[in-house]
Amino acid sequence: MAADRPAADDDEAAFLAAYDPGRYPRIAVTVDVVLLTVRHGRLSVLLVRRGAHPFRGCWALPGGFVEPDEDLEDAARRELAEETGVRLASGEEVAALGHLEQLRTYGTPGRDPRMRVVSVAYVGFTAHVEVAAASDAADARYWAVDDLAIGGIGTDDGVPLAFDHARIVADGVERARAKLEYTTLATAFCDERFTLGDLRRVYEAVWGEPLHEGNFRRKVLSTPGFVEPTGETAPTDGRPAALYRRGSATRLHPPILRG
Amino acid sequence: MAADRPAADDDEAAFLAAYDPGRYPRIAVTVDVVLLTVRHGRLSVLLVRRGAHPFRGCWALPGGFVEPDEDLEDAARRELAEETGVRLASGEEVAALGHLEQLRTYGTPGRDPRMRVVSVAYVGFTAHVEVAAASDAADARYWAVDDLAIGGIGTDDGVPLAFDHARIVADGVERARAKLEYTTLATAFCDERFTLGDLRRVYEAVWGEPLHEGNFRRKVLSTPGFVEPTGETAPTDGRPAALYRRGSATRLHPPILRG
DNA sequence: ATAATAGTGTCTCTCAGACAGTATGTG
DNA sequence: CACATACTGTCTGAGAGACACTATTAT
Repeated sequence: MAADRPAADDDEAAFLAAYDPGRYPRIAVTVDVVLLTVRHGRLSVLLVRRGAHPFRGCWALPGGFVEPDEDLEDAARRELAEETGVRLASGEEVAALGHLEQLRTYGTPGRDPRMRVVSVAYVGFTAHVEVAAASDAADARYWAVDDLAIGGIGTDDGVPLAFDHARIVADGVERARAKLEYTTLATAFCDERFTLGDLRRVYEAVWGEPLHEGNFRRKVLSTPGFVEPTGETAPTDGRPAALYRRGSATRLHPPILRG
Repeated sequence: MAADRPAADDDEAAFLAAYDPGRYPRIAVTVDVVLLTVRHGRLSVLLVRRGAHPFRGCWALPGGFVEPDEDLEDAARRELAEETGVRLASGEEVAALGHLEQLRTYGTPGRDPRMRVVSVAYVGFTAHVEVAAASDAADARYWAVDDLAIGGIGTDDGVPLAFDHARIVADGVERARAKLEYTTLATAFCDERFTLGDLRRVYEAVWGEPLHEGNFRRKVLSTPGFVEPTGETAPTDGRPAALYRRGSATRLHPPILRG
């Protein structure tokens, strides 16, 4: 990208050889992961219980320090796997199973009582993946987001989170709500094959409001590439439903708007 | 928010007193600012010419190291002012003059040849503000984004940028394009008082496509709180136009969609 | 007068919301 | 059978795109 820049001369090579990376402010860089899924019809987030100070015993987002030669998203995947046993597939597709994307960076002084920490948060969307009973993941579980003490989402008497993680979860939830409108992200919450009822319940769980079944069906099926029929059916509590898989589309034109 | 957490006991206080922030990976944290404006009908970004290695002589985004006790957005404002003389008003309003918001964080190893640098990028939207002839800002100027070598936006034979700043500018431009659809952000590019023609030319400059004048007017005026009439008029090349100011709305329901 | 831009009115087509009705499974 | 969910069809109103027309300035 900046390959043929003008000033890449011997002068610059000499400068770099002599460069001393010694003095710059000491700020730690971490990653945190907001892994969202829909369980039992409720939007839920994967949390770990802190075993060490500070906030010992509190629930927190999985996350940790970035390694010196590790890309940020790789660090997010690694910390998620280490602390919860959940491994997300790589890849850039929004609608792929286990999509992970950068959410926001939180760096207000004092957000970690130990030291100055800048945390790059990622948000992931996935079908329900069971938490592995890994040694390191003894205390990892999903929480329905409206059982948490998150301003504007959960009740104020819900479970409190460590650090500023309530704010981060709230931002992740808001990202999910917004992206359902104009992307095919909802399919990332579904298994590989799903019914239109499954897909609609994702929207209802994330938005927290019921959708009209008939109109939802018309909208989804009229958007090319949103879903593809498989020809199979799955039993339900009523008439069996056709099974679909994710289509190739990424964005919804026009969007599905909330009330 | 996490005020009444359970485990805030003497035990934790002792832990914090004894905590040694010594060992964690050495990663530098910087901020970069993509300040966008519309000049002469073209979407433009404020760049500074690098006087030091690496990339000496190249154009780059204003930015620099975050101070130990400085919030990230404050650092972005400070670096912008120091390097270009441009001072943005604070405040959270999307439509306020000089809106600044976090864009994305760039931390791929090797993006800075000197050392591992994680940069939190901010994107700002403002009416055209003249670059101060500050001592530190000798080489700061606006560049039309499609005169830059940015994949998908400018031509490949445009001006190359330092580091991965071409990517960052591209992401900032994409943010602007997207937010014009569903927010009142376009008014942030206008002076305090503006005509509907001014506002339409913002859309046209950012999206790079002409908009239908009559339909645009109908859409803007039918969205409550987008703009407010002032009763004044301003001369144009034709019939004088009514002047408006920003309304109180932040989001557009329904959005203005691109083709 | 012409050119240029501001501003208004109207037709049409698409599409979302609402709702009625049919189909196909289970207990 | 009732019940639940899947699926189809239709009416209607809001709104975007297209376009024609009028209004007000400068030259």
